[in-house]
Amino acid sequence: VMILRSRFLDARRKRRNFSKQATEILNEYFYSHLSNPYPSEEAKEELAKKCSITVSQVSNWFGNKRIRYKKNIGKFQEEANLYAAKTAVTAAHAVAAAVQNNQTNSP
Amino acid sequence: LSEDKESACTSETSTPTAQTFDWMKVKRNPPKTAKVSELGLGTPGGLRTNFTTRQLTELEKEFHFNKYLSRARRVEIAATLELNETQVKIWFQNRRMKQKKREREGGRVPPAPPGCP
DNA sequence: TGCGCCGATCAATCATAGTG
DNA sequence: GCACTATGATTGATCGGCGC
Repeated sequence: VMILRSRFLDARRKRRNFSKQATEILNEYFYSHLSNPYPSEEAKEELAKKCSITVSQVSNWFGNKRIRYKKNIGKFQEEANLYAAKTAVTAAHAVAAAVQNNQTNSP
Repeated sequence: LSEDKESACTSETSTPTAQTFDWMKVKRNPPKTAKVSELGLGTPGGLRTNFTTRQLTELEKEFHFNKYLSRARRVEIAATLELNETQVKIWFQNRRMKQKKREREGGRVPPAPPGCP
């Protein structure tokens, strides 16, 4: 019975955590699409390229992230706010730029 | 041009982020794994069955012989390994997907890394 | 109307990496 | 060094869609 475990002492072994920036990119996508964190195949490929990981790893990451997030939303609240603020800044820049552009183009 | 219209529980009073979308509520029905003897015997429904080494070995062996199973073969294997026909069917489906996945993006990256402990 | 398959996902678990 | 947590991968099984 216990021997059954040793059966699969295969791949799961040598596991490497993704780079800090890769995780940053994945989290940014996740929290900026929190209403529907299901990247399309194309989006996954793009994320995979940016993170230097495989598409499967991107899928695994989102799968684990979604399950663990909903399992304990509270535990991720801090992280959620962090990335929400980050994307908010980006949005703010866009708005600011729009305003600037609007002011210079208003008769 | 597709937009997601997920429902959100806007109970926000001070926190902008704290919505509960539909995907967070998704719940899967528990496995209905009965067993060879449809009467309450063997696998207690609602549990993820753990295949034994013998079962996996036989399934793997059969897979290398045939990627797809005929109804007759499925019945034989299920009986031999004491599994449901459904479990055997699902195992083959998952196995095919696993195979595809390996062929797809598992085609390289086996070089010997320079770093050596 | 039902069945098998595909593709994606879920959910529980394993084994390891990271943190204190 | 070791207990505990964070995290990537694996996998039996489910869900929705498609074709026959």
